[in-house]
Formats: sequence, structure tokens, C-alpha cells
Amino acid sequence: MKVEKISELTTNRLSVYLRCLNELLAEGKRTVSSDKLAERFHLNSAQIRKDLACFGEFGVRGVGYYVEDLRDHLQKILGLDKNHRVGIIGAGRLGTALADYYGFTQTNFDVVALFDNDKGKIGQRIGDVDVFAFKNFAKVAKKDKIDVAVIAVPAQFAQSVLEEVTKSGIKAVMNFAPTPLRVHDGVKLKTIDLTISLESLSYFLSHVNNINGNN
Amino acid sequence: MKVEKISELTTNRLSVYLRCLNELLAEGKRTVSSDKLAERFHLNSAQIRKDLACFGEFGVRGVGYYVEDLRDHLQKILGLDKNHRVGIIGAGRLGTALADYYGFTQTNFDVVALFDNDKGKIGQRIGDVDVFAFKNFAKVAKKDKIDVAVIAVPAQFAQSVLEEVTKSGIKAVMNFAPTPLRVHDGVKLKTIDLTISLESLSYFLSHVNNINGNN
DNA sequence: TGATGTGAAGCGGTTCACAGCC
DNA sequence: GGCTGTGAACCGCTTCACATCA
Repeated sequence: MKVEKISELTTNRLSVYLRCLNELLAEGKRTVSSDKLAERFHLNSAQIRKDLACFGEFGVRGVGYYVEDLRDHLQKILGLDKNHRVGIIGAGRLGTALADYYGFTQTNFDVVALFDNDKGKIGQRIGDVDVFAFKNFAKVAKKDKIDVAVIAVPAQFAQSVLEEVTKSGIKAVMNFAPTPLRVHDGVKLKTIDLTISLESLSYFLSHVNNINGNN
Repeated sequence: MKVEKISELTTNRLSVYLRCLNELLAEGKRTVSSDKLAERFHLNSAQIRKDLACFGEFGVRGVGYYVEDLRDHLQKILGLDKNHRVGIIGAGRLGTALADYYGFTQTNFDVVALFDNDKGKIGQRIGDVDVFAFKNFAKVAKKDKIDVAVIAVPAQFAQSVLEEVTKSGIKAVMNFAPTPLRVHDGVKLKTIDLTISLESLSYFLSHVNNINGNN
């Protein structure tokens, strides 16, 4: 058990394990071994054991892991035992699509507000979420206890939006603008850059003929 | 110059370099050194040189790289000199949002068709894209020369959609369903799992107090 | 001189293999 | 016997440092 420095690769895998444990639970399984888990998504069983060992000794030798017990631990570790309140900046197509993305609600994330500069959008209600003026972000964030911000604005505005968001005390930000952002210490930024992903597919398509069998 | 096995980490960075070179070009810069590039997004200059060296000797010792020249090379390497035609499966909020995501058009990706099983959506026109019945995917894909598929359906349908898409000969797939998918050899799958990203933020939020300064 | 291209060292993450415990 | 927890080996990516060349 060393809480020191956990790699993000590890925490990402914890999410995957958690998902799998929920499935196993639904199937009525009581226990599961790291080998069985490793089979499901093809992964190395030692890695699973190591990942889990970062946070305690959850397993029982000769038996494996108790599914429900481990599920509860992972939920706690990932902070999914408490709710998170999300504010989305940018009420364009992407922002509004995310606002009712079922993946949010699925994992204790509630989208509680949208923000935009467009007068035509401010004051509207999209799904069951109100659109506020971005200039009121700090105020609304405080009142609505927002703890996660999602940036869904064009790239050229992303950095200044991030500054504003950071100033309001938000510590976790998800960015969809295809641009690298500078972030202050103590703030966690996660950028989902679709452009890079697309270009990676493009690269593959124009090299698959030569190299082939590539994964 | 070794075209053997290029890491995806490398190709992802090529995308970033390309973006930067376009900016430099817009600023009227003629040449740029790996040091200067490394400064812009904070990265190691040796890494940039190594990445580029995978594909040829584009630089000039004592000078650096010619911006326009390198830009053209990277565009070619990433396969962005030709257009790609995208079909999106799932005409829900996310699918339709992606349909007019400007990031697509920005990088030679044209969304040419949406697919769904919902009778109410089939035949509609969203933006300037038609919605087709998914059962006609192979036919439409062939006729419209689709070479990239985007999966934007609920997780439980994602695998079977992928099978169908693969059967039609598509070699590049982007998946937004929060579930790991099994893919055939020779098909490139890129999964954007928002759930994992969110849970990673959640993890950070519940550990930042203890660990702090974490990035 | 100045910046590239690259072998070598360093580092972090994954896999192996086995001691330890149920 | 079976499975966990973990040191050691391994592997790939990043960084360093420098020979090389315009």
C-alpha cells in the first residue's frame, strides 16, 4: 500500500475494473480472480494485482477478490461515492450534446449549468439545464457548487476560459478544444483532442497498405 | 529514417507539430528550430527531432526546419493530403453534435452520412447530412466511399455495430461508447472513453487534498 | 557557430516468476 | 492446490550528450 504517486494509467484501469465488477455483480458472481478479470478485457493479471495493491490488500489468497467488496473499494478510491456537479462552457452542439450525455449521470456526474456568451442562448433551457452568461461563471459556480468544468468552446477561446474557470476555484477541468492549454498547479486538466485522434486514424489509413497487420 | 514501427505517441505528436507549424506559417515564420518548437508546447527538443527523423531528414544543421516544407511533409505523412469520408453511427445528441464538429472539416474529414435504427430519424436531414437506416450501412458506405466510421451508440450495441462496420470493409473506427471493443486485425480502433476521463477527474478531486501539487 | 541526427543512459510501466498465505 | 502480493527482469519511451554537418 503506497499512496505516494499513482500513475494515471493505473487510475484509468481502475475505472475499467470497476465497470467490470458491476457487470460481474449483475451476473451474481461473488468472487473473481485476477486471472478471470484479466481474461475479460485482455490484460495481464499481475498488472491488475499491482494496480489494486496500490490501495490496500483487497484480495484473499487462494480465493481471489470479493466482487461487491472490491467494487465498493474502487468506488470509494475513485471518489465516486460522492456526487460531482458539472458546468459546461460552450452551449454549441458539442456542449449541449454533452449536457445530456448519459455517461455523465451514469457515474455520479450531474450537469447543472451551461455557459455561453451568445445572447440568443443565455436564459434558454436545454434539456433540464439553464444557460447562463459566461461572465457570471464564478457566481453561478459558487451558488450551484460546481466542481468540474467542461470546456466546449472553439480553440482560440479555450485558454482564457480556462483562466476564468481556474480563478473561480474549480480544480478539475475537461477540455474538448483541440489545443494544448497551460494550467495552474493543483488544477487537473484532461484534454480530449478529437483532432489528434482523427489524424491518428488518417495516419493509419495511409500506412496500413504498406505495413499491414498493424494494430 | 526507419518506417518500421512508429509509436502512436509519435504520430499523436506529429499532429501537434503540424498544428503549430500552421500557426508559425500564419505568423510568417520561414524557419524554426526544434528548440523553439519545444518551447511552444513544453516538450523536449530531442524528442521532436527523433519523431521527425523517423520519416526522413527534414532539417538543416545550423538552420533548423523550413516551416512550410516541414508542414507539407507532415501533412503527407499523416495522410491529410487526401480527404476522408466519415459515417457516424448513432444519430443521437452526440452523433449529431459530431456531425457538424468543426474539427472534422478542419482536417479533411467530411461527415457524409449518419446512421440509426430509429424510424423517426431515418430519412431526416441533420445539418447537411442524411440519416440512413443502419441496416443499409454497407451499401451506403460503399456508394458514398466512407472510409472512417464513428460509433456513437450506447455501449451495449457498440460491439455488434463494430462487427457490421468491419464487415463492410471499413478500416478505421472511432468509438465513443464507454466499453472496450474487440477488433479484427488490420482495423484501427480509437476509443474515446469519456467515462474514464471523468472518473480520472473524480479520483483527482478526492485525492488532491492529501497529495496536492499533483498534475 | 548553431542546430540537426542519434547512440547511450535513464526512467516508468509492464510482465515474469515465485514466495507467502488461505 | 490456488491465488495474491511483490521483487526482479524486461521493454519502450524520453532525455541527455555529443559527433556531425551547413
